[in-house]
Amino acid sequence: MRGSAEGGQVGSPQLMRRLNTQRVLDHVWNGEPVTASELIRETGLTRATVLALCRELADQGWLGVLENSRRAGAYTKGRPALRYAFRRDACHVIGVDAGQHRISASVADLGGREIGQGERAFEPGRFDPDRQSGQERRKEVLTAIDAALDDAGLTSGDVGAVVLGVPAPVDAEGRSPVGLNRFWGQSNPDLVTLGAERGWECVVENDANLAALAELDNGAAEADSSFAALLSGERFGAGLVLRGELLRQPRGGAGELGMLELVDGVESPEALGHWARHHAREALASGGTGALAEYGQDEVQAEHVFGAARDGDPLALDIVDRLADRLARICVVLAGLLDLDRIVLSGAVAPALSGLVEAARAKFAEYLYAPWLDITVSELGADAVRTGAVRCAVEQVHARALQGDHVSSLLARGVLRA
Amino acid sequence: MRGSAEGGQVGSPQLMRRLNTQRVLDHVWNGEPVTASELIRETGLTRATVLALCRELADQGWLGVLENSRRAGAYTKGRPALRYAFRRDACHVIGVDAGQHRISASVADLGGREIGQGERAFEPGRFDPDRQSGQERRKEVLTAIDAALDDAGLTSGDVGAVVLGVPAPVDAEGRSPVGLNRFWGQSNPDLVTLGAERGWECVVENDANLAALAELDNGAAEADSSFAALLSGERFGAGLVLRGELLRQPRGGAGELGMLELVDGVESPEALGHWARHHAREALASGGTGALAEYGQDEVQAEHVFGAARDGDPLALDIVDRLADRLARICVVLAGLLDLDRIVLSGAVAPALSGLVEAARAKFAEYLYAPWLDITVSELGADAVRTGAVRCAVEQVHARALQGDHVSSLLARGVLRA
DNA sequence: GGGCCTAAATATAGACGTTGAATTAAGAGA
DNA sequence: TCTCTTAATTCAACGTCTATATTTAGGCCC
Repeated sequence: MRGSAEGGQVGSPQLMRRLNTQRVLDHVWNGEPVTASELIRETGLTRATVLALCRELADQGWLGVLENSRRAGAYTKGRPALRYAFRRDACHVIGVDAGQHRISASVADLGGREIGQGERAFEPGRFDPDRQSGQERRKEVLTAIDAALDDAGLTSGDVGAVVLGVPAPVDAEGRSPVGLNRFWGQSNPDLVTLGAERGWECVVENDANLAALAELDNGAAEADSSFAALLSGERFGAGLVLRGELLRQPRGGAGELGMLELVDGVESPEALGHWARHHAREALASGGTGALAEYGQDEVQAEHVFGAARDGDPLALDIVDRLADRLARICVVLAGLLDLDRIVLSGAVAPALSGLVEAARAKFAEYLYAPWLDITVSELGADAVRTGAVRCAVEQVHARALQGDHVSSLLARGVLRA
Repeated sequence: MRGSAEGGQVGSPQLMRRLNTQRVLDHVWNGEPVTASELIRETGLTRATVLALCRELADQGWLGVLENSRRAGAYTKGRPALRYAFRRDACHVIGVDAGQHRISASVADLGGREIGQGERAFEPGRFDPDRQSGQERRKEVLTAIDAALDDAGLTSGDVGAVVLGVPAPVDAEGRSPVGLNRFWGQSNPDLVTLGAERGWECVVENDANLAALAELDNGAAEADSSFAALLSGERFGAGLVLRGELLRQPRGGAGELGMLELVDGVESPEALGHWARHHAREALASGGTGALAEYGQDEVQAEHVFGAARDGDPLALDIVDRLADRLARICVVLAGLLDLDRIVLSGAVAPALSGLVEAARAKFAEYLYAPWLDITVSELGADAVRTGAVRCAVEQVHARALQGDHVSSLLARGVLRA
């Protein structure tokens, strides 16, 4: 009965082994192929140990062994080293941006490379949450996922984890509050239970949080730095990354911006699109002229404003200036309180906003002394949330990689710390 | 040369041993005496192992062995168990609240029990930072510390760690920005270097952060919960505890409230005392009457306002109401953005503010739906910062307890994670 | 093609800490 | 004094890592 029962072994050499396995896995995870010598250098372990660990990970399917050693360029003397490569295709993940007007799903490998897409879009323009029941929405999400799987040529069984991003706060159990805001419950009709139907590990997460994860992965910010991903959809939402770690609160309310109602010159958590439209209509109603007048007071949209501003239309420029002030004030609140290094403006409209951000930077400096703060536009455009969902799903797989191993249960029991 | 060089041993059984030692130490740290059986239950280790670890910790001086086993009450059959008790007197720490008007130092044991005090106070009323040079201030701090040591009957050599709380942001190196705010540089004239003169481990920390640590230790909040300690001195400062951990940013700006200038109905980071005075003088200047009029427009102080409000004076009550609104708005910003469980109002005046907080609670509910939020007054009164400094110093000792051991260097090298 | 060189992989012995079971110890009650 | 119960101690077995010695794999040179 020695070394078998899974309750025991708390402090035994076996545990050491698992810790080292995890360490090596972490090192190679989604990295370039490595030789044992490199791992020896990085982990401080002995050659014999490292090789044993690599063999173990290879047996488990996480590592592939590349016999063709002696990488190009590296000068070569002595016996060529084996090279171990992380197997990005060990399993696949699904990331979904389940927005209000559009659900887009993608299948990706463990390196985050998309290999399949699926999409469901609803009528553009105004969205009436009451027109879509929870059941319908769940079906739409599944349809998008299935389309993505189909596109990738994979099946349910290849899926290691699913992450769904929704425009609502999400608590630790994956649920969103109902009743407070009719959009919230509608956005997340118990989507966590959706994975169970297919036997998937399923996580629901707030969209701004996922956008933040995407930026984190994108290397926009240095490790250990702090930033906010400000997602400008219908309403603003922020994903807060503090010291390299996404802040997730049990109730899911971190980064909610309802409090902007109390901020001078901001007045509401409505996002840039809303205000661009609002200011344009207001201006046209009171006799404003210029490029925007072409669209008519009731038809003018946010994109028209940003387009006209790029072309130098004075009215549009004035509106952009007012939006920049709003944005700057939001940045002051976030960066001032949390001492951020960076604020990334994200969302579908983001790519069109470089001028706005530039103006916001200047205004920010008037309100707060924080010359280190970088206000930038996300490079990810409309894909930010989905990209973040994929990254989050990969993390899920990573975290569970050695599950069934003993460490995991020890971590769960708090025997080991983090 | 086996098992000796300190570079090696990365993944060996020796490391396992150190991890387990740390685990047992964490369990007993500042807790009640325990028997080996209890540790066996809590750690999952074997009796033989636990006893070996306890013996080791006892040899190192962290644990004392209480032969008088068979604790009162516990019914007793069989051989009485040895009991091991954490030695709170293994060494002592110094916590200092280096405020603008008052420097108070205390010597405490590792249980946080104060056993010596020292204090330096400057003229009450207006404080002119230019009147005190950095050198003078350093001397004052040392004087307070020496007085506390003297009071405790201890000497320099008994000191395991020193923590100094200052009313200024403090960066990772213990320094405060100079130039931006004349009070900041003045409050922290390179106090980190002060420990070196006496051979002490010395840490400088922001006062609100220390107040937050004090609340954390005080058990006011459950482990893993999130709260802000709102320190109301000359200006507001907040210590942010997120998921049970104090947020410390490299530049030290977390919890700085300069951004309150942009919050509607708050307008500045000046704290309650300032505004109480301000409103009272304003009211008296425009002919206000009542209890406050006795003091005269130029003499009336914040305490007068709070006192009069307790006695039901209408003018004072009106002022308190306005302060409560301000406080409520600040709470909305903090709790709304970070999804806090609790906000603790701290500082010397806090004990007098229970009425104000009650009013603030009601107003808060008008601004934000967050019925779970607890707005309370600290029980620690004027001692919060010093208490937090002591706690922080104890943590320093705890973190370094097994230093010289191999784990520490491994943690430093990133071989182990947190 | 055979020797030489280098660096990687493998094999083997040694050390250490943990487990788990057997043994001894310390009190309380009959 | 004997028995009962629970703790502490002892010891062999085991697993993992380290450290050293040995083998292997490929260039390079003659």
